[in-house]
Amino acid sequence: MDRQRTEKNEDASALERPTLKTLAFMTGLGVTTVSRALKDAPEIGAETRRRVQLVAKQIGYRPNRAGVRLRTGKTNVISLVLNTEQEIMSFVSDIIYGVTEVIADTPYHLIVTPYSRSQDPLDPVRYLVETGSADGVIISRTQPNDPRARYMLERGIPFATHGRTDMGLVHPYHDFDNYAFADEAVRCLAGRGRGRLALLTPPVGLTYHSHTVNGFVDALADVGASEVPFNTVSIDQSIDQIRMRTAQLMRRKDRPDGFVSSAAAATLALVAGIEDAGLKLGRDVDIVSKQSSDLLHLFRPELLIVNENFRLAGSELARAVLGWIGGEAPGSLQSLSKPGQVLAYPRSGG
Amino acid sequence: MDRQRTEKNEDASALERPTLKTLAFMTGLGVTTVSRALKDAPEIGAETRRRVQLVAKQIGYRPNRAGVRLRTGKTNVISLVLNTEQEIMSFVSDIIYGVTEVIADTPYHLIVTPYSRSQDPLDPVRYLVETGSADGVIISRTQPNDPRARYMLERGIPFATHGRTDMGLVHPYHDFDNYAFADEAVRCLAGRGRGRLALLTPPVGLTYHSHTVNGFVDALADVGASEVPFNTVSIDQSIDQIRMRTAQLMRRKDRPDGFVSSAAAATLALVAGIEDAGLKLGRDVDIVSKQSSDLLHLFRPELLIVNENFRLAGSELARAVLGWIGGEAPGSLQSLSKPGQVLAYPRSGG
DNA sequence: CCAATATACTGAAACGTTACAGATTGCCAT
DNA sequence: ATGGCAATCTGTAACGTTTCAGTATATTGG
Repeated sequence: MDRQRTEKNEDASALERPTLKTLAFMTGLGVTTVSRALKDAPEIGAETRRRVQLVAKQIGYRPNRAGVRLRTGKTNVISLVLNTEQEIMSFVSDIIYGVTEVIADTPYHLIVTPYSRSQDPLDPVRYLVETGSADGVIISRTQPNDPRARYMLERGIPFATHGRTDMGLVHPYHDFDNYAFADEAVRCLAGRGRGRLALLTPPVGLTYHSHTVNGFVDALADVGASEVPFNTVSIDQSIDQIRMRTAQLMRRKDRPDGFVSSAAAATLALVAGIEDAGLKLGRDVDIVSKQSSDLLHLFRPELLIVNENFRLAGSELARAVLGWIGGEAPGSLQSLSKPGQVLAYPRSGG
Repeated sequence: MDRQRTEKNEDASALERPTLKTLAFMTGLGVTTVSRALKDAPEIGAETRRRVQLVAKQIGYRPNRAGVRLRTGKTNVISLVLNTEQEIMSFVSDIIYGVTEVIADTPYHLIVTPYSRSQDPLDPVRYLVETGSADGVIISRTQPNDPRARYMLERGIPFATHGRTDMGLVHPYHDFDNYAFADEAVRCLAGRGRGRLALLTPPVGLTYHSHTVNGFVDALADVGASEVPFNTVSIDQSIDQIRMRTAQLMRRKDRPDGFVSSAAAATLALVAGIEDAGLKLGRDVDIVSKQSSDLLHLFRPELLIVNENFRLAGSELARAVLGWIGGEAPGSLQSLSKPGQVLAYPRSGG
């Protein structure tokens, strides 16, 4: 009588997307009860709960994300923040797949938030936090003193970094052990009689730059090899830059007889530069290179290879962020991935 | 008196995120007026409009996405649907960057919706449409008769396909002219005296498979070259598969003296297989390969290369989807990217 | 001076959800 | 019978936005 009984769900129930109201009408319960029944609240009778959940499944009820988000502030979104110019190619696809693998059977969506070289890396993070666009954030290109990590810690938004920081602050991360990588690489080269080694470093300023450099120089000292400085380039440079600098270096008589390279694409340039100088890989010089996709051995079988799994990184980072959101201690959500053995392909004697 | 005057925005205005209510309080106007002033509605006085917009900018007002989405149904989300196993690596990163480039100064966010080999490709699309999770969708791995395109057309949700369909239905797409690519490739090989050609095809079933094959066979007929069947593999196969099959093929005496390859990674395998068989690139056989990242010439300078720009594809697809959302005619949002010239690196005489 | 009309603004309702503060029922101890 | 209490359910309000149906004020025409 008092309430007008043309409530839209009575007739069009099959056409419109079902809401809690639809379920309430169908079960004869109140909207509140339905809501609580669906999330297994304790004060709902066991049979009612089962009944509601059955009907919900039958008609394919899916909570409206906007409704939940507006009411609770929970976005059910994880954001992956990427540099659109300097990120390694395979890194992007693999890490995305790693992340999606983990969030696949959760209500989470993955959004990609880009920033360009010219921008302050803090910009996208600030945007995400200020607009409340994500429940958790994943960042890469982590620096020892990382303003983004500091900012998010201050604001209390869960995040995980690809690479560690060094600020005395605790937060989730996943990292590849680049110290161990460089160490192993040097020992491998030394084992092949190489004694004058150069390092093609990660981008200066990122944490894993110093990890790699430290592993390199420590191992050099330990095996009694010497370093040939190669500081004018890093894997962030263009292929042409690296190639040119390498060729320059290799034409000097104090040239290295071994390289450690931190990225596959840079290794292509390295090899090109070496060959530009008329030298031959495997004879005049050996290279140990990291790679993330399994293609480098096709390029030159003489290359010595260590694999870094970015898909795993993506999964670990996603797990870490979800863990933090779920209330786990940030300190318990840190993982370090150890490099495997250096792989030599034809196993030909040096 | 009647209304309790502790409205939260009066005191904490600087702390909480500003809403229309905050703006209304600050300007002394009603919420409705503020809302309309911000979107340049005609019935708002010019001065009021300016005043509201000024205050909004000053305090950094950003509309609450959940509020808008709940009220209007507009998500301001574009979804990129990707196969997590078969997508080309550089495709993923480049297309994402292309998309983000276009949506950067719009309110749109990009979400990545994955599906795996085992899943029906329609699943993720159905999910997006049923849950209303995106205003527009971008799909790849397009088929001549594509159920996803058909489904989205039925449901009236804007989308764009990477690659064309062939269903007599009109929708936005971006495609690379693979017919022209194969045609050019064949002519280039013929120009180098190669007369027995094999094609490493795109995945069977995708539209660009037949485009490529057609371009290939038409050009073969035209230049009077013959085809060496190589149907047991496609670029979707594993590197090892392709390498093995290629080696098998190249050990036969009716082996090809030229290849056209539809993807860079596959080309690496192709070359490896050729060399496994003891043959030499440039001498015994030439290869024209597509690539999307600029690295193939470092691999073997003898490779003949045609570039396909996935970043451009991403931008075009994003533009197309946004255009459709914005009311433009789907038929006007189709673009075809022509291959550039075949690039030969050292320009050494064959 | 009145009515009609244009201009500039406003409150209430609704989108779908959850939290809060009840309301109803049955049961038990007193 | 009565009060107390647990178990189970419910209505209302609120999140921030836009739309609808107005209201107030000034302006115009007669």
